Amino acid sequence: MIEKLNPEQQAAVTLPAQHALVLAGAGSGKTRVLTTRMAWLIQTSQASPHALLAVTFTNKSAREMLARLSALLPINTRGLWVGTFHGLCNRMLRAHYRDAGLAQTFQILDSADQLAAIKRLLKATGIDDEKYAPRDVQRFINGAKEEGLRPDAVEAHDPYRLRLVEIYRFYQAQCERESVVDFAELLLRCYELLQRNGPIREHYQRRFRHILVDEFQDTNALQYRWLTLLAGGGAPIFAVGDDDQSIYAFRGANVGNMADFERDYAHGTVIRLEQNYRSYGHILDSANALIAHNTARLGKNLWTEQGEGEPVRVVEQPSDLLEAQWIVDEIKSLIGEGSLRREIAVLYRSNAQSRVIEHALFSAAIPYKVYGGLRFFERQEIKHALAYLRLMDNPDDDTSWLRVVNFPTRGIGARTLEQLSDLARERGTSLHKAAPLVGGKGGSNLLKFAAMIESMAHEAQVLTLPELIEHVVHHSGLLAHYQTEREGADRLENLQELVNAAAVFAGEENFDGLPAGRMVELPAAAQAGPDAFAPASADTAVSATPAGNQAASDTAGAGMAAAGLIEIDAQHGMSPLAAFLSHASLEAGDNQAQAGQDAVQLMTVHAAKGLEFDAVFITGVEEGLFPHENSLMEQSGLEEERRLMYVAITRARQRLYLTLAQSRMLHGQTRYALRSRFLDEIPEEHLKWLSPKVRVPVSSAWEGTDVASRGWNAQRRGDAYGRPATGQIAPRAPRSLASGVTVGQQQFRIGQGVRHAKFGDGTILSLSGSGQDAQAQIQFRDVGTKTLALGVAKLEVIAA
DNA sequence: CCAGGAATTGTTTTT
DNA sequence: CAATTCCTGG
Repeated sequence: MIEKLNPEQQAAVTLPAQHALVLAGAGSGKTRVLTTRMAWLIQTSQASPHALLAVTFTNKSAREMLARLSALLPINTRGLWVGTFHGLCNRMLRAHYRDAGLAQTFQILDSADQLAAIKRLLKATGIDDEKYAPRDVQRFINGAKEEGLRPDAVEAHDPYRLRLVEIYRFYQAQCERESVVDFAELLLRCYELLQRNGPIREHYQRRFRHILVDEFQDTNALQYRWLTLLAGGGAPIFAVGDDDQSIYAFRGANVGNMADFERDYAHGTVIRLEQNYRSYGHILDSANALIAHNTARLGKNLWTEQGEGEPVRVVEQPSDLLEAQWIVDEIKSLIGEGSLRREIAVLYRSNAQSRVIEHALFSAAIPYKVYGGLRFFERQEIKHALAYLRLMDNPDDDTSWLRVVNFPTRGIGARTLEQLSDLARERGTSLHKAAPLVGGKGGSNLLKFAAMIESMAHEAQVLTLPELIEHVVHHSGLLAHYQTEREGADRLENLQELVNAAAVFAGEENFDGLPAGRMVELPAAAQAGPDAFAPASADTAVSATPAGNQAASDTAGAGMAAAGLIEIDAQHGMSPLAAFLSHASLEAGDNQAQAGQDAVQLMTVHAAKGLEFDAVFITGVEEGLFPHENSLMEQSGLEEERRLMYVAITRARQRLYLTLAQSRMLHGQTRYALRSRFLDEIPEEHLKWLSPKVRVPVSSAWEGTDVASRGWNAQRRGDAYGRPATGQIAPRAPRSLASGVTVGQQQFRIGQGVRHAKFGDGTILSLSGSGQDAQAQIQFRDVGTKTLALGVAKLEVIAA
C-alpha cells in the first residue's frame, strides 16, 4: 500500500512515532497520506485500530477516512475513534456525563437554536436587544468559549463588554437549567473534563497511542489545547494541513496553530507535499501566483508533472443574468462534448448568488444540485418534529418547549407564555414544570399541552424510533396542520423522510457513524474483559445486551479498573432516540437527497474545499464580492479572501473559468462592480479573455442613464421594489442606482477616482440615490471601503 | 388569541 | 429580495 506513494508521501506515512507537521498542498494526496499512515500503523502492529484517534473537521471527511481505511485493511471500522471534534467530544461527554456535570439526556443546540435561546434570554432579562444584538451576543459567547474562557475569565473593562459578560453568565445558567449544550460548549466541556479529571484524562492519554489531525489549519485555540491535552501521555500528533487553505479564521480558526505546533512540538519535523496530482499547469501556476501575494506563509510551491493544459478562461458580462446565461451556454457545450454533469462545478462566494444560476440552469433543463443552504435537519417541519422528540427525553428543554407549545396553534398566546415564563423564572424552574401554575384559559391549554407531552413520552417507552416519530407527528397535530396548509405537501414528504431516516439510522446500529464509547461505574468484580474493544466486539455488541454487562477495556484497562470505570459500547447506554437527536444536531444532513443523479454541482467556495472537478466556474469575480467588501476592513481579511480564491482555483482539474458581471442584483437593488483585484494578480500568460478585457475597469458604458428621472419615477410610482407608493415621503433614500450621478457641480461615476481630505485617494465602487441624497461606496487606497454621502463629503474628482 | 398584511431590516463564509 | 417583526382588524 505504500509502494504507490511518492517519496515525500512515503516519508510522511512511515514517519517514526513523533510529533510531525505535514504541509500538504492542494491536490497533493493529503487524505491519502493520512489514511495510509493509519493503515500502516495498524499493519505494522505499532497500534491497534482502537489506539488511534483521528480528528477531522467535517463529517464528510470523517466518513471518507473510514471508507478509505476499510479499503486498505480488512478491519471493521465501527467503534473507531475517527470523527469530528464535535462528534468525538459529544461521545466523551455522553460517556462521562456525570463527571462533566451534565444531565444524561443533555441536548445539543445548533446555531439557530442557540440564537433563539439568546433572544429569549434577552427578552426575559429585559436587556435591550438593539444595543446587544442577538447575533453579536452569540458571536461573543462562542468567541469566548473557543478561547476556552468562562465568564469569570473574560477580560472586560468597558461597560459594554461587562454587560456582554453578564449576558454570557446568564446564558450559561439558562443552558444548565435546561440541560442543553451548544457547539462550542461541547468542546469546552470536554476539554475541562479531561483537564480536571485525572483518571479520565489518563485513561484517554493511555488509550490513544497516535493522534492524527486533518485540516489542522482550521483548528481553533481550544481544539489545539484539547489535542495537546490528549497527547500529554506521550502520543505523537500527526498534523496535516495547508496554511494556504485556511478559510475559517472568521469563526475562530487560528492558522497560527501550525507555526506554534511546529515550534513547540514538531521541532522542525515538517514534511512538504508539493506535487499536485490534480490540476494542469496553467491552473496551478495561476493559483501559485495569486497566493504569492499573501504574507506570512509557511512557504510552499505546488508543481505538476502534467502539461500546461488549457489557459484559464475569463469572461466579463454586463449583468449577473447574462453571466449566468453565458455559464449555462458553456455548460451545454461542455456536456455536448461529452463532459459529465457531475464533473462540472459552479462556485460562488455567497449563497445569494446561486439563485440566478439555478434559474438559468432550470430554464435550460440542465439537472443541477445545490449544496449548502437549508439542510434537511434545519427545515422548519423537521425542527418542529425534533422539538417534540427532544421533549420526550427532556421536557425541561425550554427552547424546544417554546418552539412547539403553540405549533400547531392550540390557543396559547403571547400573553399566556409571558405569564408562564415569569412564573418559571420566579421559581427557577422550567416552563414545563411551571405550566400547572398558570391560571385561566391559557393555563388549561398549557396543562393540556403538558399532558400531551407526558403521554407521548410514555408511549416512547414501547415504540421503536420510527414508530415514535410517526406517533409524535400524528398526535402533535403536525400532520393535520400540514395537510391543510397549501405548501404543506413538501413538508409532509420531509416528515415521512424523517421517519425513513430514523428507520435507516436505527437499523444501522451505528448511530452517528461514530459509535460512542461510554463508561460506567461497575462493581470491582465485574471488571473482567481483557480486550472487548477488539474489532469483533463491535459486532457482538449489537445484540442488545443490557448496558454494563459487556465489559470492555484496552491496554489502559488497568488504569480504568483502578478508577472504577470501564468503557462499554455506547449505543447500549444511549437510547436510540438520544442517539438520533445527537446525530440530527451534529450532522445537519445533505440538503437534497437526490443521490446518484448526474447533475451540475452548485456550491459556495467554502463548501467546495476538499472537492475536485474536471471543469470549474468561479463566478462573481468582482471587487466587493470576491474579495467580499466586509472583509476589506483589515489586511488579514483580504488575505483570507485570497486564500479562498486559491482554494477555488485549485478545485479544477482540466478547465477553469473565472466569470464576472458588471452589475448585479443585491438586496433588491442593482449594484455595479469592478473586476476583482485577484484577476490582476494572475499573470496574463495564464489567462485567456473570452470577452474584451476592459482597460479602465467598468468604463463609460453606463453613462447617459437618467438618474434623476428614475429617482423621480421611483417616488411617484412607488419605490424601487415596485411597491405602490404609500403616499408618504419614502423613509429610505431612493433606491435608484446608476453608474453616474450629479451632485452640485460635480459628476460622479463608477470607477471614478476621488480624493478625500481625510481618507486620501480612492475609487468609487457603487452609487446609490440621487441629488443631495446620493451616496457612494468608495474603496480608499489606505483606509478601506467607506460609504459617504456625496452631498456632505467634500470630494475632489481625480483621474481614475 | 390569531391571521394576514405592512413595515422593517439584514444580508459571507458554517463545524 | 427574503425573512422577520410589527400591527391591526376580526
